[in-house]
Amino acid sequence: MKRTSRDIRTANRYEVLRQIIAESPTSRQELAAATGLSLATVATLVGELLDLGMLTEVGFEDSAGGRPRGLVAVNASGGALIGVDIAETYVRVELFDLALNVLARADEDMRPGESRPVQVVGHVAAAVGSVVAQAGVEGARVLGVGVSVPGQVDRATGIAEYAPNWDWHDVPLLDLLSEHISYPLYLDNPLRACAVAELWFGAARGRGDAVVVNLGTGVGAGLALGGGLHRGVSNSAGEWGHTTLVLDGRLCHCGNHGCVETYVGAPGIMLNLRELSPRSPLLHPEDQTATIDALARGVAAQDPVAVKVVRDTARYLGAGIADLVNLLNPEVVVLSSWVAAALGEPLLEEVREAVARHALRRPLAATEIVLSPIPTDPVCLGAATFALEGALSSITQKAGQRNNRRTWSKQ
Amino acid sequence: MKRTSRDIRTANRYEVLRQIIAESPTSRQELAAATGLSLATVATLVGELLDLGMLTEVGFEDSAGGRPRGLVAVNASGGALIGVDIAETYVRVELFDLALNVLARADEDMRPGESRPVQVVGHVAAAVGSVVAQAGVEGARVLGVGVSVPGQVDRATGIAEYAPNWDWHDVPLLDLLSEHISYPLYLDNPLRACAVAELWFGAARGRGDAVVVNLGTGVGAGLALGGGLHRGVSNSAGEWGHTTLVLDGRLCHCGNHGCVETYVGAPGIMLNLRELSPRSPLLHPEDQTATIDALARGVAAQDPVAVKVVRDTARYLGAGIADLVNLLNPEVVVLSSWVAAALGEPLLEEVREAVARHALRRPLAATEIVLSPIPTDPVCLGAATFALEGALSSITQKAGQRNNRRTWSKQ
DNA sequence: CCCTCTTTCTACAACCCCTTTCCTAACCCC
DNA sequence: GGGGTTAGGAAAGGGGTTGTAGAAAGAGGG
Repeated sequence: MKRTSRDIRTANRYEVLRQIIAESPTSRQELAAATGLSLATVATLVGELLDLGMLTEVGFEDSAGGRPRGLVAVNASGGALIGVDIAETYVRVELFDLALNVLARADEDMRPGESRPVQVVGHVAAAVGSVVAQAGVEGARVLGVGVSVPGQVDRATGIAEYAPNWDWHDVPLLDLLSEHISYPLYLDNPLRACAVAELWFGAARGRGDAVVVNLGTGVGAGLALGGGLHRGVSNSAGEWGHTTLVLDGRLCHCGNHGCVETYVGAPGIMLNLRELSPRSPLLHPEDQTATIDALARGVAAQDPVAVKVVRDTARYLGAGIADLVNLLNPEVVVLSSWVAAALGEPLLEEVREAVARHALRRPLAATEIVLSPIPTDPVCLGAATFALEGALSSITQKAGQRNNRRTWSKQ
Repeated sequence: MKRTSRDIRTANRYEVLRQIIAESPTSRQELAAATGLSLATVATLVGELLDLGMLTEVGFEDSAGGRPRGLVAVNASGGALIGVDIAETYVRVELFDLALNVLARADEDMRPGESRPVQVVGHVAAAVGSVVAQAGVEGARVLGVGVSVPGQVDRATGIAEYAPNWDWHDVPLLDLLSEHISYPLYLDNPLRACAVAELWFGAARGRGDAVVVNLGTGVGAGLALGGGLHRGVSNSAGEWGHTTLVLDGRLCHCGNHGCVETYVGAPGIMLNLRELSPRSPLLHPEDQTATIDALARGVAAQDPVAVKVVRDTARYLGAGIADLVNLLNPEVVVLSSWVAAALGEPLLEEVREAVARHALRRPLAATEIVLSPIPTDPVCLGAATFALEGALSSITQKAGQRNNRRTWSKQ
């Protein structure tokens, strides 16, 4: 709400680092052109990041007559970021270098009984310890740990106010975690993690308004409006999954009828399949992943049942996405999460057609619908991105003496 | 997208003037407390506005021992703003003083045939001339004219890209108008006009995220997110009226089925009534306004049919608004426009209940649903507000010599 | 009536941010 | 090695906000 000139600096820092990560190595000139900032500003920001060890100078561009451009790149080993994805049945932790490559990964399965906060915290602490050990980085290099937990969180206090799967109410998760983990911690939910991942590294990069549609067991939408996340007043914006798609439709676990999630979430898709063909061999009653994968293979093999199920699902999804397009008029809609990844292009095609049938012409013409280009787990990546943002925004203009960069500047 | 320190200044200027208009007269101290700005900043901003003649010093507060606080108030006669509401069947123009009181009004009816751009422009020019003459203000005092036209507009170029009622495509409305009107012109659509009116003078004032639901013949939502309007990439965000509420439901003139508008727009409400009681005396088949008014009177008289129709309508409306609450998690939802004004409290009550049934508990708890507190035509007011914003953002630090304010400062 | 106390408000300096401008550095080519 | 050309650093400048010292303006007591 309250904007200060420092926010401008932070936003520019984000912008520059984003660009460098996307295109590394690159020159200051290119950065200035890409970000629209002046050369001087880019130079100071780059200098700052060089001093912090987040960038390195990696040589010079060939020149055709003038002084060659110095090239900078992310100093991958200049720090590490950890992303934690707490889900209903597992905890996944990934450790990234500064170029956001995965250096180590640890998965911990959680049995249905193990949902008490201390147990979950234990799993997280163990996995975090494991990735740090695996990657062999010194603790000092870990810039922060981003934690994604389902449900509603209060980022300021670090409290998980409500988690739908387990019966969590106002769990002070950050406090509990900080007893085991000494790195800076950042808490948010998977919806926003995916959105921020797209914003930095995915299809929403450089776009003003984007909607990241999350298709998993649950369904939601991350709203990236005006270049930043829209959180809403109590940080619970994006609950698109519980938007009414069919009045008096299928019963949802949230208590309502006809929620989007009941038609296009993984269990909803399974129900679509069962309604169409109750004894289909594609159906693995107890296994969402297997069913979705079977569907994907079925579509590839032109199995008529699979094709029809995907088409039906896309029809629902298209109607829901059309609502988002009409309401928010975004530049891009990104389909993310494992169901979208599994069903891929065939789903995308059908969704595009369905959206085109439902959305108004003008907003539709301005928005593009794409699959997420992020190859790894977007939640871990997004969580790590929160840590990166945190590290970047806590930089405080430390009396700008530029370190001994000059000593080895020419190789 | 690109933020500069000047934007901060402009935003602060808005904030301060908003506060003064809301509470006039007031002191610099109160302003600083209310806006969170430092005293120094408030003082310079107030000084600026005093120099421009938009404020006046109006005396002093009684003090209990110290120097008394100087009081400032809007200088109502320091300028005039004009708001133009172009609708399907009429053009309404209002002239406001700087305290946003209506000084003059002109209505022009347009017959169905008269929808060519030049004809509409003629009506607008005539009405603008009329209000200026009525109010007897000198032309120099008119700070700007805001124009609201239905459909999609491009504010930068001043082109009405598409108006659904008439067959307008890419009409250079601003250029046409500027041939008749020499004041600064600002173009946008009624949805955003209502939203900005609520943001400055209504229920959204001081709120971070608000949704202004417009219930008229057409239906839409103005999105005030993060303290400013969300426009979307092609300035067409807010088309909530064509969001799907009932899959395969009523046919909408947009070509789809089951749009929100077909259930809660005035024609939709008439249909709700007709379906319930085809020969109801409440129904005036050719007159929306009369029917809605009859319904309102019916509810007041506890007519069971009227009550039922309002309840049914509220049920649809509640489901639609619940979607907005879940998706955007706003601080407040404002019901605006003539249908909301006519049905008033009874509708509000039913809507609140219906939303509570559909929305998720957490976002619901954080949002308030209210009727618009704006007593006059919100579209004209909002259009005038665009002109006010325009005037405020074009202020440019003119070598700060403070004028002869001192000469009469103490009465 | 004058002095002191209190509070407001202005002017000014300090600071942060971005940009423009100037100038040196670094390379190619001749 | 010198001229042409481009990169990048340093300084100056403009826009903003804020803290602070001191003038301004009143209340109240002696």
